[in-house]
Parts: sequence; C-alpha cells; structure tokens
Amino acid sequence: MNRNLMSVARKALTKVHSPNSPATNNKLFVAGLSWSVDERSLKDAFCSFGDVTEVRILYDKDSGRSRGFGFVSFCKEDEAVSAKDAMDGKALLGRPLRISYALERARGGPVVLPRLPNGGR
DNA sequence: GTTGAGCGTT
Repeated sequence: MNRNLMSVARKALTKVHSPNSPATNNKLFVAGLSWSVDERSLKDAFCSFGDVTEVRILYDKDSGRSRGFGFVSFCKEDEAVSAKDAMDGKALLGRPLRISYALERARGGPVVLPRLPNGGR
C-alpha cells in the first residue's frame, strides 16, 4: 500500500518541468539596456552570477549606438537561470532590464553564398 | 542633447 503513497509522493516531489518547454539555455537575451551600455558593463554585471563565456551587444551601424539589447552566454544553464532570475526586472544604468532566453541563431553573416562548382568559367 | 519593443554581427 505504501507503493501508492510512494508513487504519489514521488510525483509531488518530481520536478514538474515541462519536457517540451526547453525555455532555458546558457544563452541569455538581455533587452531594455540603456543605449550607453557596453559589453564590458554587461559582463561585469552578469559575471558575478556565473562564468560568462560570451557577451554580445547589438549595435546600429547607422547611428553607431547600441540597439538596446544584447546576448549573454554562461558556462552553465544554472548560472544563466540564476542571472536571469536575479537581473530580470532589475535596472542597469537607470533603465529596467528585460532578460529572456536567447533563440538559436545562425552566425557568420546576413548571407553566405557557396562557390559554384563551375569555377566561374 | 531626442526615442524604447525586441532575438544576432555593429
């Protein structure tokens, strides 16, 4: 009879983490940043929560200023979650931060064309 | 000297 209670108890203790909700990665999408924030300040603000392996802020090539959002990668997801849980909703340089998990994005450039087997001849 | 939702190469 204890088996049933065990099953129920174990179920209650089991983490109800949705298997189809991988809304967690070691990459964090940080938005709401001030237009004066740079990667160094962002890393310095997040490196205290874990080991930051990558920090990327998006800039505008027309105005030369930051787009107001960037990406922060951690060595472990646990650190990223802690950082998000700790810095999400907080404020940096006078502006509130909006942190979310980054989506996978191909890197390299806006477009890449493979060389044709024709050799250009 | 400005503005403020977002998911990627300035």
